[in-house]
Amino acid sequence: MKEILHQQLSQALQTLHYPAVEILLEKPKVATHGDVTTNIAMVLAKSVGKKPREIAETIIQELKIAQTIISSIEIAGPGFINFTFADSFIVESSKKVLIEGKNYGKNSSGKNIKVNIEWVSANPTGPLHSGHGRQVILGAVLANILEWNGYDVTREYYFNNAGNQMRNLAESIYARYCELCGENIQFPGDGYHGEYIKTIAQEIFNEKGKRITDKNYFQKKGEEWCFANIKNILTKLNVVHDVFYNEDSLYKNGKIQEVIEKFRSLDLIYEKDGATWLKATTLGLENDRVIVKNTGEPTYRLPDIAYHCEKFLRGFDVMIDIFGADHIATIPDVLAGVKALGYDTTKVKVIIHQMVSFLRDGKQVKLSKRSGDAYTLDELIEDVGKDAVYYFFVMRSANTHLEFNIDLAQQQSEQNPVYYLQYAHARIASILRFAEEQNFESKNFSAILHATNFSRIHEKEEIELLKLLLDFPEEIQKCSISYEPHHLTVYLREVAETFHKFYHAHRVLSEDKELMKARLALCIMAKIVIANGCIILGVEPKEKM
RNA sequence: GUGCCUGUAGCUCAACUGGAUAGAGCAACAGCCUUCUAAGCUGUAGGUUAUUGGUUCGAUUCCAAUCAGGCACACCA
Repeated sequence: MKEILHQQLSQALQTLHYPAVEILLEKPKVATHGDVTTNIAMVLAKSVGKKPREIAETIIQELKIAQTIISSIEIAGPGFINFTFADSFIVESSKKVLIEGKNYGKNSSGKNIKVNIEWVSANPTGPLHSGHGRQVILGAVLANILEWNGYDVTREYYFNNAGNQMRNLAESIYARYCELCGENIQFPGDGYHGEYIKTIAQEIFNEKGKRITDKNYFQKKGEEWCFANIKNILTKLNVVHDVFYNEDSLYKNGKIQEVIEKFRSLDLIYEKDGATWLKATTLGLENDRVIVKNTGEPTYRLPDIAYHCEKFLRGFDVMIDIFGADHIATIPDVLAGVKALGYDTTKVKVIIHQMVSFLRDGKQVKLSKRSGDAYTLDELIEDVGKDAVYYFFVMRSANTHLEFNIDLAQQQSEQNPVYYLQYAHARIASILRFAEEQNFESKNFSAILHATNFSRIHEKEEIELLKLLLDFPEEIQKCSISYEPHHLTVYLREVAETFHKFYHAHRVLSEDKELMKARLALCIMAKIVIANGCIILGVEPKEKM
């Protein structure tokens, strides 16, 4: 819809011999400022040497746009040019919602761009805790959004099932197992204290009795149990990864060694105290870093660097990593290493979300992993349901500290923002059920399109709703450009609100069948947008509440 | 001490990346159900955007300093 304006404005700049500045068309915050606004007159003021309002005047003179498209053009404030679309143009444009239906909102801004999104990536040493939820949801929704923008998305989970942490897991399970066997052995100092360790030990004990001493067996069992647990939770949340990338494969196919050799040839490593160091300081960082310990084992940095190089070699144009703020320190080293190896790290987009605190009965829930009484993600889903988990985790920008109010999420009441959205959808569904009883079509969109006299739509509340529905594709694009899914929740809340307002102002079912059909079409369009939005957000669009 | 994030209404947060009168939800107060779902709608009240400077036509947004909170500063990931 904006294309016409864009083209006309740049044409005007040309004929007026103004410099070709970038033309920004924005939606004003206040409705009385029209549907679209541009600030070019103010931008031009300095270089042209005239007052913004005068410039705006000259530009407007040059515009040739039919009254049937733009009903009014105004100069306002310091020099904004405000455009208002003609109602008939809005109504006409809105037909595309019905035409595209389930696909309405999709766009091709990411066409032919391969993006890899890597997230969750928890090692199989225990269940996901509730704090993990933010990352799980953020990544899942972002991946959906990218897909709706036409990106070729690969969802990836990177894990490590070797090394210290896994040994620790094995030792912890072994200690619990020994307890079950009646032996008293010292529980490892940095062991995992969670109840699940006892569960795993019990399972092994039940199955095998007292005979096991092979630590590898405990590690294998522990890994299996933890991974099954993690995957089970992800399944509950409908999170599906295309690739599970095992860090170990980087050793097997020699990629780790390759990276070391390359660093060596670039004179970026040295030996000290029996360890191998990366000269991070020559790459502009604070300190040099160990990449191979004196035990011969690499630190996380080396495989991480190799892994990112691998992603480049696999041909991704954009690589997204999602981390919690507690992992922030690991990023600069890894990226510096990857860059030193000749890769364009601007293609790596690291999203860091701040920590989450949970509120129950007005008090903070403790998340201590060590004490073993961690509040797991599974328990959170149990407490508030999948829909609320999705909505609450995604409704805030990633870089604010999130307060998750369990009491609120649990409430089946008007206070809960998830229900507001679902209620609007259910309400529409209810209207459509009534209409169906009277033999009105509500499923076959193209039939509706042909049978509807759209010119019957002209009330203020109807036009307002349509305008908002027409913003949907742009909202989705906005979310992907900024990698910020929370904009979508703000938008959808507004759609629901605008629908409720329409609902209260006008009856849909009526004796005037033509009007009724037109309003049913409007309802269906609103339903399409809310449903599509809900699907992206992982929230179920309910037919009944 | 250093790095990153944050500070906006009583509470939880937006503000389209520099635009016009800073907006929502919850909580508070006052209204609206013999008609399609009141999990809704309408209205009232609530602000020196932590503080102080700077940049410019214009700052919640950018820069600097200060104050406050969170996270991280390993041969753990």
